[in-house]
Amino acid sequence: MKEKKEDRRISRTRKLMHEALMSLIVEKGYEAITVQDILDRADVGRSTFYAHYRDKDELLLSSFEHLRTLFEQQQQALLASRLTGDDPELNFVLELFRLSGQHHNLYKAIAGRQIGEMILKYLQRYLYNMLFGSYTELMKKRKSPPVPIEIATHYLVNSLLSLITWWLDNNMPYPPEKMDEIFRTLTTPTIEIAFNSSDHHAGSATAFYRLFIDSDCCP
Amino acid sequence: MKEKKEDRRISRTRKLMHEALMSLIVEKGYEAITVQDILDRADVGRSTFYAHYRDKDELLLSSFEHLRTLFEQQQQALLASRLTGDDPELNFVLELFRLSGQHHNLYKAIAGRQIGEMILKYLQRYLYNMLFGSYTELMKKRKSPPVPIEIATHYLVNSLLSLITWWLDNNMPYPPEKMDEIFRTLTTPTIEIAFNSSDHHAGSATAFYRLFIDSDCCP
DNA sequence: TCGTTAATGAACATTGTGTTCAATAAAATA
DNA sequence: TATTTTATTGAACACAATGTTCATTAACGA
Repeated sequence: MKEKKEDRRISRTRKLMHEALMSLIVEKGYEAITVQDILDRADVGRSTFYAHYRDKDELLLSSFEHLRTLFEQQQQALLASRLTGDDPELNFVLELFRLSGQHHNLYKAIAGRQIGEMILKYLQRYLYNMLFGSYTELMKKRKSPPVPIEIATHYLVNSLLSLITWWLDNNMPYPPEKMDEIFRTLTTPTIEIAFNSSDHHAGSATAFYRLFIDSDCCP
Repeated sequence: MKEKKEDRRISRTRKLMHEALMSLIVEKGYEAITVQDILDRADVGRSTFYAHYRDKDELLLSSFEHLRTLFEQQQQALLASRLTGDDPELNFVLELFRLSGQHHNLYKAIAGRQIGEMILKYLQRYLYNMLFGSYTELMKKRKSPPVPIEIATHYLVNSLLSLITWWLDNNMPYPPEKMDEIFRTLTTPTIEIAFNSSDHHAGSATAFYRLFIDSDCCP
């Protein structure tokens, strides 16, 4: 299964640098970290660093790619367990709140900074493609929507992200379940209106939320 | 009216530096600008710069404060003209779209960068206080809301800002009037639900939007 | 006019970046 | 195991930008 063509020294060095970066981020925030800091912490030579990554940002992005892979694997596992009937329902939004809450120290370290925004943009694109790709066909049956689909999608993704960041910025004053409920309360009427054109099918929001779950699209 | 206690040299120097910064921002983007660039463009000595501002960021924030003052004065003027009956209605949201569109080159230069986020946060706080301060009393008459007020406020401010940034990022594919309409379409049902607790007064959204207009609160 | 205050600019210390290269160590491969 | 290949090392280097200092000069306000 595993494609093991990589020199063990490479994996080792990279792992060291990633770990160093992550622990430093939590300690002093991303922007304050110098390459030298990473070198000292990882106990790696200067030229070694530049042999692997062009700069600090590239290292971080690489770390982030890794995190995304982990998340996707977890989602796949959850989806699988749902199919076997162990889980009554997989709630993607709820899972996202839970995951964010677990990594809130990492979030605090990058929030408001250049790199935090990069990552947020990344996530945004990710969710956007996830939704947009899925329900354009769902929309084909409907008449012309009152709001352009790109905008409505962008709007919803942003709603979710803004709730998550608010929640993290304010040290998670409610449990994830409550936030999930709030998200639905706030977005359900909008979804009903924005995606249902003139004919008012009850429960179109439910169908919509399911897209968060069943989507296997990869951006 | 004017408190003119300031040395003319100071005003002159500051004006030169602000102008230099702004033109440089449009040319190459904020982050790429060095202090030396500003010095050259403004034709000002190095030590002079540091006598006025601690660093580049402080200069930009000072410029931004100035912009905010201008905007507030414009709003006041519009509000005044409305009272005299010249204007049928003042639409704050629409005005915001128009203003953003006018300065979209400035936006492009700061979008996605550290400083752009600072400014967006600033704007967010500004709008948040504007709304929150105003309608907490409007809410006192209502029963307990289905969604905490802070969250709903945050949500709506973010909705507006996300639509504006989407619009600017995509080179303004629709006129401001259309965007204003879209904003209302997307948010009206949410406002009705989130701010109206159990009793369903029709038109509570209208009352809400009016807050954008009549508010004279200053954060 | 005169005392006060701002602007000047060159010099300087400092910090961080990214590159180079020959020597060394540790893998992969046969 | 022996051999080849490849990664790591670290010191030295050039460079770019920051922020400070200070004696001199110029402009201001009263």
